Amino acid sequence: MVAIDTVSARARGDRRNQLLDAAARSFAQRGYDGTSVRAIAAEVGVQASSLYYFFRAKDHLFEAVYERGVAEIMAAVETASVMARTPWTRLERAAVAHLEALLDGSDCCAVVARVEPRGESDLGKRLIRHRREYEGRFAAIIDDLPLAPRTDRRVLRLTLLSALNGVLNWYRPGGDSPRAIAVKIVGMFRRQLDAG
Amino acid sequence: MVAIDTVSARARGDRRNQLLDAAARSFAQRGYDGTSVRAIAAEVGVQASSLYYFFRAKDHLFEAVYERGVAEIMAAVETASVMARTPWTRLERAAVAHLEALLDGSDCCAVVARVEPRGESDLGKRLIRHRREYEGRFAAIIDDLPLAPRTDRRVLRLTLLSALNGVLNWYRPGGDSPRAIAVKIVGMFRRQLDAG
DNA sequence: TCCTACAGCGAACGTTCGTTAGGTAAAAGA
DNA sequence: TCTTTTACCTAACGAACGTTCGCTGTAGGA
Repeated sequence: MVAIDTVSARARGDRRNQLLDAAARSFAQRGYDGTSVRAIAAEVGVQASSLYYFFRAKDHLFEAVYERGVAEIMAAVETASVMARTPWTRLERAAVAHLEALLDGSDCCAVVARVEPRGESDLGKRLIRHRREYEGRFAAIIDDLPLAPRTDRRVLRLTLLSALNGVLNWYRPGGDSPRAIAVKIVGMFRRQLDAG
Repeated sequence: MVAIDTVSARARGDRRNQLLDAAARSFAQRGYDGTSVRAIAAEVGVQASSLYYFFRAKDHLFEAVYERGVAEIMAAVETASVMARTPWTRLERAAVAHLEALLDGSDCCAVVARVEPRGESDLGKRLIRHRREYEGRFAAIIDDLPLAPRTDRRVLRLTLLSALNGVLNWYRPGGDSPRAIAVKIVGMFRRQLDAG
């Protein structure tokens, strides 16, 4: 195994990631029910049954996509916001990173923003747990904000996240950049609520 | 026909509305692809084939639901906002009416907020036309707002609508009323952007 | 009384769905 | 060299999908 092993080594875990990416793209565009395992497999160039070699079931595949999406958004937001000097610039950087992840990042991130999990099934409950993980991080940033008294921080957090996620529905390349949009959105809350 | 004709007359167009309501409920909860015509029909107590007596196809039924939803939201917003004295109170009343329609109104309204149409199919294009009809009305209200210069009114409109529609994903009865939430959300933009 | 329109019914159409079973060529390990 | 594991394949399963078909009872109009 000291040899070149170009194909074999590079292909290790490659199909799995290809399937994950193809699934993310389709889930982001057509939703969970609008996506068939056959379509995912076909995009990669394998049979639908081969998908079950890597994933136990369709919903496990979806969960893997969702989990990766949450992880990628969290990482992006974390590295972008950790070095901010003031709470408001931290929020702004977090918002920019969040939006850039949705629009320029992998399709896994778009899935997280587009498909909101319903807590009825077992899968739904697990997805909600993943998502809460991230929202908790966002909530911490908002808790640090110096806000006018009697501001409902929970509503602020949910409003801001909805607004950012909603950009996915109307963003078109060529206009404002994701960064510019995020700055505008945060700016709409900023001066009004700032008490510092 | 002067007689009581209780069943017959009350039932005229009744099945159709029952199907419309059942469809709206399912579309709002499970989305378009997650809803089967058999499930809709079963909830009303008829066969799936009977549904095709009233609607040409599943997507026509969906469009009927969507169209009714847009109409109901527009009507609610219109009557709520028309008598407002100032632009900001007009926006606040519009937001309250919008949110109350989504949360307390018919399920058709929830469908409009929950399912964002994709413009690829013929159906999708028609749905987008329906939605634009309403968003135009909302844009007019925002255009009347005295805002700080260089405020992007388009982003404001899309942000506000995303925030309001997003409430559907986290609202639980028992906490703030829809009205209170809408007032809070509008209040977050109000003082900051107000230039009047 | 006959006729037509209405409001459905039950059965079936062909397709697609998620999933499983069993097999196979190639590579890796012993 | 033999064996096991990896990474797929083909074929098929039963169920569910949207939709169409022909039929039927019933009510109102002529």
